[in-house]
Amino acid sequence: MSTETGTGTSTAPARSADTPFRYGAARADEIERRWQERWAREGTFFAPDPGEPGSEREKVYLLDMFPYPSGSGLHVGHPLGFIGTDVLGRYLRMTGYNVLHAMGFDAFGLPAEQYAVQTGTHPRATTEANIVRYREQLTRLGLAHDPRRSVATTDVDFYRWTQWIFLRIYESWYDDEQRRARPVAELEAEFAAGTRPIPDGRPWAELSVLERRDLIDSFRLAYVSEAPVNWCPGLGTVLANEEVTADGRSERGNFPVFRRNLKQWMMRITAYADRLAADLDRLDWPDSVKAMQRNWIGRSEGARVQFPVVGAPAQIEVFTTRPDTLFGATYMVLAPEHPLVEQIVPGAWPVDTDARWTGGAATPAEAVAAYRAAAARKSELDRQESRDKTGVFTGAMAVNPVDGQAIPVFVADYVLMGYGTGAIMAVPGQDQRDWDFAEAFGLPIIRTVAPPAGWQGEAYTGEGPAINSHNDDVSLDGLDVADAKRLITDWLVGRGAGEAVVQYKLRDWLFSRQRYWGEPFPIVWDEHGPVPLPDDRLPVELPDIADYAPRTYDPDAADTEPEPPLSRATEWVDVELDLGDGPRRYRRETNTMPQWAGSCWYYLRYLDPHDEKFFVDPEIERYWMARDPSRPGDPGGVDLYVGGVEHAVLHLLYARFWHKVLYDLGEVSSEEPFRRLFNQGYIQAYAYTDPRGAYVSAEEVVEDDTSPTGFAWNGTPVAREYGKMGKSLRNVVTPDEMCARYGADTFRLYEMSTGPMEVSRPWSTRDVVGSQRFLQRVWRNLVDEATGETRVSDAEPDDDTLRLLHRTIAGVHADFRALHYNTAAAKLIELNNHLTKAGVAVPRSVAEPLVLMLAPLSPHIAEELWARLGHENTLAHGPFPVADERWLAAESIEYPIQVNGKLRSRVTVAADADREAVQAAALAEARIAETLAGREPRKVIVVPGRLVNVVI
RNA sequence: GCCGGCGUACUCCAACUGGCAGAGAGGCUCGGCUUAGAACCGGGACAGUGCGGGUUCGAAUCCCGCCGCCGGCACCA
Repeated sequence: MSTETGTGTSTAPARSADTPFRYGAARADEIERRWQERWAREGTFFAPDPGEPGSEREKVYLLDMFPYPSGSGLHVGHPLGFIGTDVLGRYLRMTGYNVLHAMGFDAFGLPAEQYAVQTGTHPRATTEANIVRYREQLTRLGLAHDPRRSVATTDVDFYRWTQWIFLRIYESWYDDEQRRARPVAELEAEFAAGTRPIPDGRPWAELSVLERRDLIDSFRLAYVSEAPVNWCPGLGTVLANEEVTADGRSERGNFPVFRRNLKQWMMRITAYADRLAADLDRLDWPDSVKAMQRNWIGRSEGARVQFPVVGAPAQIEVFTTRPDTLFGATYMVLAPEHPLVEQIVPGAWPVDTDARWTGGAATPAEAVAAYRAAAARKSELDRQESRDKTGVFTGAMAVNPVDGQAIPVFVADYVLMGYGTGAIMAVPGQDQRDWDFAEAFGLPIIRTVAPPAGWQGEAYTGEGPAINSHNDDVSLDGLDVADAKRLITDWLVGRGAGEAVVQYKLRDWLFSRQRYWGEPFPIVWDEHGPVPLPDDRLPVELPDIADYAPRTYDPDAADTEPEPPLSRATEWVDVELDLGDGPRRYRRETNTMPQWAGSCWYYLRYLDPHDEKFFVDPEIERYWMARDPSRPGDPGGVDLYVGGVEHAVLHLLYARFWHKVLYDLGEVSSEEPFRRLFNQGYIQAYAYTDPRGAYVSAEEVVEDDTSPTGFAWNGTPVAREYGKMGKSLRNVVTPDEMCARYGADTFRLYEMSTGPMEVSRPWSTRDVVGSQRFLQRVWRNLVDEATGETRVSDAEPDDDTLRLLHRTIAGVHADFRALHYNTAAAKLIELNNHLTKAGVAVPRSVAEPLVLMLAPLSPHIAEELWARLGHENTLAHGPFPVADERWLAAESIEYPIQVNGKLRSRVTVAADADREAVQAAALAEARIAETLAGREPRKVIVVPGRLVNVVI
């Protein structure tokens, strides 16, 4: 490889005979590859761990949401965030920080498996090929990652520790009193010692071995349960709530999802609902993401109230946020799946039962059975689509505890088993859903909050004084909603009929999938239930099997059963193991973990990627992640996490949950994984369709005034739409193309300069040339295009140049820190334009800071120019210019002069002039004096350094 | 329906705690040079901040009411 410093000769093909040393794509390519090789060779971006030289510097841990290595490679939208973190990391490294920045791959998951099924290759082969391709693409961009720390979730050495963490969660329970997770061994010890009562009241010693096991299992944070889950026949797997869209379809593939009772692995994330919600206040995250998480966790305060059932030894417990409306409860509703339904249904309809209530059935049992069957057949989608109120009377009556009234109990699917207690008291006067149901079934409506005068609506949910709300003992009448809630709750508590509670919408996390390409569980089954494998049996490797395709079904076949591909690996599944009580036969767990598992902790593995003793060494974790005692309430964690907003509730909630468990167990020192989160915008693109609606190649579309749409493709008018970049939309632009046409430095600079990081914006290939021109001008200012000689002068820059230089330095520092790369780039362009216009050789004392400031954005050309300026070492570790205060203050200031807020004139005054002097100068200025014509202004406002406003 | 966010030249975007609406890029246009018809050099034009009020000496910025767009949640009791 030819090295080219000083007056070296070019190997790059030149466009022009006159300017063989011009900066262009070919030269950029040569420079970039050479420097990338050198960085790799010298380990320039290795981040020292505690104890290693360099670790005494202040540390910064920057993190990107690691990509899923898809088969189609990167398009120009993907690296936006990666480049953004890289710019910050390079800037911080140059200013003296120990920066940790690494990149890994989230490589388990559905698409690899689906692609593998289509092509007949093993998912591991396609995944590894994709990772190689991604690494090439990312390396080409000159990202300053520590290459030693790259991990993929599919590496056996990585998922071994994913399994290890699973076991820690499995071996834990949540102590509600101490509000933290603890090992189940401690729970068992408390039961055995009698310091913690056993739910059924018996002493521990009287429990059989299996009873003890069931009891402990019921406390675990990872547990198996038979519960309603989201079954997606089209994908052949069950899904977490977070993976199902609002309209009851799978986020991936858009297949219908059905609620089915299935035995699956769950994680008790609900135990952490309060901490997950409360600790959001301690995070430096975008408000929108915090709002989404709060919304998902769904904390609401209210009361639980018991309603005794007439003639049955049962109570219906409801949750309500409006206990103040209890006097208006005129009926009750149980969810169709509610277990109490069977117990309360009487043998026959009460006399005079309204015909509308029976569903035409002869007995309540028949009516309920028919209704339940119909409800079970409905997909989530059907249930969402029709909001008409349906239901049947159970034949049972319940007693309203506040007034002793017997009210009818219905079953209706507008009440969901998964929220609250699965039962409600219905208050049509103050709830529109109940109002609709009451209208449909002819039920009474009592208002207990007075609506405002002239109220035309139906249910009134707003504020107002309570009415119709008293019994012999207590009266809410006249109280506002908040006071009424307090009073009636106290009254219920006093009567033992209710209690104040906090309710969450969040449900436990469904953690198993019927997939091949995921982490196997470190669990085997004996004839009784699950048995954890000891740590020294890890990793449980994914076996190679011939047929790894998931068993999928007709998307609407709700009654099908999930079938994990691993269940076909019979030799792997049936094992004989000695787990401490002699060799026994076991059956391995054949489900695999969801894709989210690896991403719940990968950021910890970057810290200590090759450790065989720890998932992360505690000392290393403390160095990079610990809480900052100088910041009150700081939870610790990654210093900056950058990624798209699409993971607001999925990955970001799951990772917080795992991290908190690890914190409770003493495995990490930080309470949160990501102390600061930043959502970068998306790069979007135009797509074009021809009159038949088919997408045409966006690159070949031209603006055309003769086309009714303004755009044409091969002479055909095409319609433009704006959105994502995608293969099927035929508008993909790849970083590879951009690097080939302009170079990585130009591409990076373009992406950073079109707008602030958080803003989504359209991709525009033709604009990229602007960034190329700037780099070309910088190059031309420092390198003779004809001879290749570096040309800077040793002359002192003039004062104007020095002022601009130092203003630029100060501004660029602030911009980089604030992630305002677009304005940093603008300031550098401005400085360079100034140097160009000066028309003289650039003074070295200006050229060097310019090159250094450019380095975070366009590192290769900066390194090259730095070397050509005579420096042997990389600029990756600085120096970075520091602004000189003396040159930040202007000598004189031009004050705009406003008259009554309108700009009328200007006056130039010495920078150190005081307020009076500025005022005097302004009033003496010719146009202002003329306007005043001898009158005294009513008022003169002088804003030092800003402007003068004369009020007449 | 509820909760977020955003509206500035033709386009993408600047404007610190209210203080000269314009930093930067593209496009357009004129000229130079010319091998430059998306990579050359130099010059130029183009808006008054979605709409209507209010506060203020002064509002893109703060407040109120609309309009439009984007995102999230949604039979959650």
